[in-house]
Amino acid sequence: MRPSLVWFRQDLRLADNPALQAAVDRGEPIIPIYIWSPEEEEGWAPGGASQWWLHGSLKALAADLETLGSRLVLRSGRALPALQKLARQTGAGAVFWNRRYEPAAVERDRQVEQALAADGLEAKSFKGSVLWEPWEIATQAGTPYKVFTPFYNACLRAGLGGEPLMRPSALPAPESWPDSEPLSELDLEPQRDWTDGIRKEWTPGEDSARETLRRFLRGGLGKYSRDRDVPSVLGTAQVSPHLCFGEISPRQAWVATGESGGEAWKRQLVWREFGRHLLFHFPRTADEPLRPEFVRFPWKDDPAALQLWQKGQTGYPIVDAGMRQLWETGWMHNRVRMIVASFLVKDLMIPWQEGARWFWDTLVDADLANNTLGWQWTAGCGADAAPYFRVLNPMSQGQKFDPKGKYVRRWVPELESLSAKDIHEPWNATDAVLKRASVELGKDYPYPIVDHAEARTAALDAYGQLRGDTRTRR
DNA sequence: TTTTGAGTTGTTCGA
DNA sequence: GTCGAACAACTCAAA
Repeated sequence: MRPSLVWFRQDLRLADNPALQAAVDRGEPIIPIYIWSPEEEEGWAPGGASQWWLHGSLKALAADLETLGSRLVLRSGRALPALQKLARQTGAGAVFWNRRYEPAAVERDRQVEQALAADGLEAKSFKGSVLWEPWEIATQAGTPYKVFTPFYNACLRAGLGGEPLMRPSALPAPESWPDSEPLSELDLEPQRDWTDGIRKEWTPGEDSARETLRRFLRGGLGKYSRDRDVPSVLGTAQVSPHLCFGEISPRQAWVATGESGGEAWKRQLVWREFGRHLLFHFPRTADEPLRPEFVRFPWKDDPAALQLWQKGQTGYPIVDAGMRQLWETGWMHNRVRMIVASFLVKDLMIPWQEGARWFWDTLVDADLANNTLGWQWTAGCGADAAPYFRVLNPMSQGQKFDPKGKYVRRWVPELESLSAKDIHEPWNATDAVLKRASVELGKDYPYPIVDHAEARTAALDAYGQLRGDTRTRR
């Protein structure tokens, strides 16, 4: 008997898992493995919130495997030596995994595949984390897409390759199990426990993922295109962290909405695909702007302002509400992500990379491809970038998407007693109103750290300058 | 090769 | 208060 190793990574589920299915089909005993290798992520090792989620997700996966008479074997360190050691220890004949598309993972996986094959193992990877591999979608010229809508259309034309796979009903166990490191020794849980707010909000694991998706489809899908822009309503699926860790597959998410309908939802799923497409074909963009002229953009180095943004103390209520929701729950509503990102990049002119780093460390759904696409889009330096003159106004965005101030009240409780009219711009409220609401600006809640109108003009100047430079250079 | 139509998510200004 | 235009070309993708 030569067991199959199934190497779990960002596919922490049993249903619709092609690598696992291949092992089942091979008919030999199966040894599920997870290897914690943060040192192989080239500066993008999972952040604190992601690690917390990973801990819970691994625990859930291990428990789930046990119900099938199997186990999850944990190891840490570099993946290749860990896999080689496991292969020797178990006499394995095959190693299967589902592909990842981040540049560091692509390169590492290539080396792993070669080395394992050279060792005489059957080393195979599968499409399990995307609907379309980055190289499956191309323009007629054979180049990668850089604009969303034609990419989306090309995806629809390509169609889905088949239905989701069933969850295996049993996994044959090996005669003896290799050692596993205890989960606690991976040190994924923080030393000082700050996870109270996150724990209240989220339950990692495949069961929870399925339940979240089911609840959303039952209640939300019909209203999705309307409610997804209202931060105080749970109009979004909140399925992103589950998708991020592969507790459900994009194919399951896609198929669940049925043949027709759910267009807005499917578009969002294709955005996720577009992010992978771009990061795969432009592998440096996690750290560098896709449009090279942006290297010369006059970004500001302002650690004090950055910190106020991070802590939700900018004096702009909708921005602060979002940043506090992020800090407390590891998540932020998508509309608010755009608002806080625009504020950091355009009002404060702080590099988008700083925002991307903060999101990376604090989001439970931190995903390198999505994060990169979103931040470069906001900054105007990426694919399909927002026009440079599109500077989100935190007051009007607040009025428009949180008209009653419900969202702000939830996350910025010191402004609780202000009316819907004043809550998005407390500095314009009269002294009497502020007094009645027990708000003393500068003490209970900060004055705005920049004047939006001035900041907007300055940002437009800087972007205009860049454009001028580009023109003269040509 | 050249041409053509189009491009996630806005804001401000002035009539 | 409401509405349309301006904002700025540029690049992409397909015909």
